[in-house]
Amino acid sequence: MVNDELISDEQARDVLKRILSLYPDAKGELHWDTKFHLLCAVLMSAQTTDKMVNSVTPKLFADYPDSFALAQAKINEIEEHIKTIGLFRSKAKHLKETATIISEKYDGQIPKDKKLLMQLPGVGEKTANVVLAEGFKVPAIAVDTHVSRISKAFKIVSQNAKPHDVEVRLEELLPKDEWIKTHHAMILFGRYTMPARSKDKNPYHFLPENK
DNA sequence: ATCCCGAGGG
DNA sequence: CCCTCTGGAT
Repeated sequence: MVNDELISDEQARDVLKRILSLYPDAKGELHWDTKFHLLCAVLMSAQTTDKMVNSVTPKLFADYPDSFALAQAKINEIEEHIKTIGLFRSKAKHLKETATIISEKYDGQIPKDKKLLMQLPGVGEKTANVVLAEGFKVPAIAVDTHVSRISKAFKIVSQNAKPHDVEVRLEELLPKDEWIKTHHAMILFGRYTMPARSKDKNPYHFLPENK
């Protein structure tokens, strides 16, 4: 595309380093205890704030402690638990179907494998990467609306880059041991410092000085 | 490309 | 009112 010049690798790494310097200890904000509940929480977080997910999970997880219990639940009961969050009908369906597969095929254990995770209903690349990173400490960069928006605003990737393109680009720019923490920092930078509604369109105005 | 989809903020 | 929220399936 014309008029879509990307910044250099060196400039991109500098931008990412400065974002990380703002949120050096950033962590995920979803509430969960077991890996199964992590998977459920991340699945429910699509197009919905963490805060809203956290408002429904305590009762949901108390009533359905594991995949075997959730697999037995009725769809309308799950919907009733989560109806205050967006996309609740499809999420309720996906939760039950995923719980059924986890309980029957994996004996209640969450597979530590991206391709297997992505075969679960309602689980795509972003959700799989969050489960791997948060649950298993496996280096991964989950690309969501914030990571995409910020990567495009700084022209680290082209404006028409798909989420997978963004993931590949960021992973080639950063050493593996910085993938997870940079991902977290980008989420918080996008949520609190440079939200989508920002009026200032120069993204560098949101960055701290590079010390 | 379109649909899903309530809550919160501006 | 409009836009956005850690997307995924069809």
